[in-house]
Amino acid sequence: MSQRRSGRPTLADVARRAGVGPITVSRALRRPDKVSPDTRARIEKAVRELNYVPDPQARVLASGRSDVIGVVLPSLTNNVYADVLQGIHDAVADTAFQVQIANTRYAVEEEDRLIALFASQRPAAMLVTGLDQSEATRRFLGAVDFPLVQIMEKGETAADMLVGFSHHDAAKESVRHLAARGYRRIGFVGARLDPRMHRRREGWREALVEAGMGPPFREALDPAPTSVMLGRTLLARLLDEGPDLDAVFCANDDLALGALFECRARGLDVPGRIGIVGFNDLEMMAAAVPSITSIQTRRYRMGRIAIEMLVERIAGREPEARRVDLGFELIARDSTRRG
Amino acid sequence: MSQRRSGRPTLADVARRAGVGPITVSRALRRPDKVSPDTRARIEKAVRELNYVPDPQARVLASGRSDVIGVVLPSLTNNVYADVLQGIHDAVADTAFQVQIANTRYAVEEEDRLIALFASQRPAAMLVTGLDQSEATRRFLGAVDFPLVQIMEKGETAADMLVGFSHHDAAKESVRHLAARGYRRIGFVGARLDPRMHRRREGWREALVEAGMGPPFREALDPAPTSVMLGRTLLARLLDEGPDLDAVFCANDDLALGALFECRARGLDVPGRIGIVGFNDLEMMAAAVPSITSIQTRRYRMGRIAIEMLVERIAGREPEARRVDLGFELIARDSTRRG
DNA sequence: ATCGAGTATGATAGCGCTAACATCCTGTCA
DNA sequence: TGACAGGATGTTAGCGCTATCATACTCGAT
Repeated sequence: MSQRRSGRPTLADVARRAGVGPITVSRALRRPDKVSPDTRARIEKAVRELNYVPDPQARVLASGRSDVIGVVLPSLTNNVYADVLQGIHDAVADTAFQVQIANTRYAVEEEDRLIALFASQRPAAMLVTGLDQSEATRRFLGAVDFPLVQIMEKGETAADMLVGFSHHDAAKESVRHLAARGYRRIGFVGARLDPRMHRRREGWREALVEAGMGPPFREALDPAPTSVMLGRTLLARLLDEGPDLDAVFCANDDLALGALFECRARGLDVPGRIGIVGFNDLEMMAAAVPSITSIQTRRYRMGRIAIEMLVERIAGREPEARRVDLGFELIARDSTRRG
Repeated sequence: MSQRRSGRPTLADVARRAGVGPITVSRALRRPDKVSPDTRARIEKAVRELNYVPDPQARVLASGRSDVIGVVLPSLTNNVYADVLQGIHDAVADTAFQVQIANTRYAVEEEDRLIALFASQRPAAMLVTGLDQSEATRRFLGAVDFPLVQIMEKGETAADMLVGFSHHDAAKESVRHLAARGYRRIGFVGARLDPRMHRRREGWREALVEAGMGPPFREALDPAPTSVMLGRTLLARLLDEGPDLDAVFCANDDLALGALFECRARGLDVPGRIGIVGFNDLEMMAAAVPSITSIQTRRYRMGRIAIEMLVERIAGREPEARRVDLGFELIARDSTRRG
C-alpha cells in the first residue's frame, strides 16, 4: 500500500532521532519559544544531522494556509514592471512566501482569466496592477477573502489596498514645467493606450486647457507596444502635422528617447527648438545627450511596499495605511533647459 | 478534531454528487480515457455544477510529483533576462506547470543557496543560467534526479541540457566586422564582470590578436551593474587613456548607447571618428541616430526552448537535442558604416 | 497537602488527493 | 454453462504535516 516515500527525511524521522513526538518538532520549527530550550537544541541537532527541510506542500495542506502570493502584471519586459517585480521579489525574499507571476499582456480578458485562476488556488494574498479591471472582475475582487493590493495608481476605487501615484497629476506637472520654460505648443505621444497612458493624456489635456494652450490638441497615439522607434515615428507624425510644435510630453521614456533621436535625425535642436519630457525616469534619461527631463516614479518601492502591506495583513495586522501615495518627482534636465 | 476545511468543494464532494467513488473522479480528471464515457459525463457535470478546482498542493503531496519548474536567473531588471523570462512564461503557459523564479543578483553564493533551496523542494525540473556555478554546485547539479537545463551559453560542460550561443564567437565576429570596416584601434568596455562578459572579452582579445591589432589592449571594465551612464564613463576613460581609439566593442547595448552619447557630448563623429558595436540588439539600437550595430541574440526563443526541453524530459521523452546552439547574427548599422 | 494556573509535550485525527491492490462487471469462447 | 480476460470502479492506506484536545509536570499560594 505504501505510497513511494520521497526518500528524504520527514518530520517523523527528526522526531525519532531527537526522541520526541512529531508535533514537538513541528512546534520547534514554527514557534521555537513554545518548546523548552534543551528539547529545542536536541531537535535542531537532529535537523542538522538529517539535513531535514520541511515539505511546504504538506505544510500548506495540513494548515490550510497557502504560502503563495499571486502577482498579476501586464508585462514582464517593460522596464517599469521589471523594476516593480524586483521590489516584489526582494520583499518576498524576507518572508516564507512564494510569488506566482501572471502576465496579462495588457489584455483585459486575459486579466479576468488569470485573476480567477489565481483566486481559485486560494492564494495567501494577491497583487494586481491598476484599477481598471473588467466590471465583473472588480466586483469579484471586492469580495475575495484574502488580502489584495492594487498598484500603479492613486484613487478611491481600490477593492482593498492600493499603492501608487497619480499619473494625471504627474502629467500636469510636466506640462506646467514646459510652460514655465516658455514652451507653448506642447504635443503628446503615447503608445499601448493602456489605462495609465490615458490618465497621463488626460492630465496633459487638462493642464493645456488650464494654461489656455488648447484645444486644439496635438497628439499622436498608437496601440502598438511602446518602443524607441515608435517614439521617433510618433514625433515625426506630430511634426509633419504641425511643424510649429515646440515641445512634446511623452507617455514614457522609450518614446522620449525616440523623440530625441528623431529631433537629431531632423537636425532640430533640443531643447532650443523642441523640448522633451519623458515619464518614469529610467536610468538612461540622465545619460542621454542632451539629458532628458522626466518624471521619477518609485517603481521598486511600489513593489516592496505592496508586498509588505500584504504580509502585514496576512499576519492579521493592519498596515500603516491601506492607501499609499508614493508621489513622483519631476527631474528637470537639459531637454527642457530653455529661456 | 476536524481541521477547518477550506470550504470549497473537494474531490469527495464531486464524487458524492456524481454517485461514484473519489478515485474515479480523480481518474476522470487525470486520465479521462480510463473512465467510461457516461461516468465521465456525470463527473464533468458535477465538476461544473460545484465549480470544483483540484487542490494542487494535495495532488503534489499524494503523488509525490511536483509541478514546479525552478528558474534561476541573475537579474530580473536586465532586458536580456526580462526577454528570457517572457519566453519561459509563455512556454509554461501552455502546460500545467508553474514557475518559481529565483534571482541571484549575479552572486555565486546566492546562486549556490538558491539552487540548493529549489532542489530541496523537489521541483519537476530546473532552469539555471550559465555554466559557471561554484564547483560544489556544479557537482551537485550533475547528480540531481530531475531534468535540468542551463541557458545563455554554448559549451561542453553542461550538467544535463543546454540552450544558448557562443559569446566568444559573437565577440570575435564583432571585431572582425569592425576590422573589415577599417577600424584599427578597437577598445572594449564591459560592466558587471559576469562570466558572459568575460567570454565576450576573451573573444575580442582573440580576434584582435588574430588580426595583429593587439596587444596592448584598450579596455575599460567596471564591476558595477551595467548602465547607459557607465557606458559614457567607460568610453570616456578609454578615450582619455588613448585618444587615438577609433572603435569600441561594448559588452552590451546599454553601454553602447552610453558610448554613443559620450561621442556626441565630445563632438566625435560616429561612425566617422569612432565605430561602435553593441551586444544583444535591443530594440533601441535600430532607432538610435546613428543606428547602432549590434549582435542579435535570441533571448525569447532561448527561454521558450529551454522550457520545452524540460517539459519533454519530464514527460519521459527525449528532446530533439540536449544541446541547442541558437547562434547569433551581427546586424550592421550606421554606427560602423565607414569607408 | 491541595489547588489552580501555567508550561511542555503527546495522542489522535484529518487536510485533499493518489498509489496499489482488490473486486466487480461484461462479453467471449469452449 | 462455466471459465476467463480485460475494462471499470472501489477499498484501503498513506503522502508529510498541523489543529485540537488531552495529559503530565512544575511551581507558588493557601
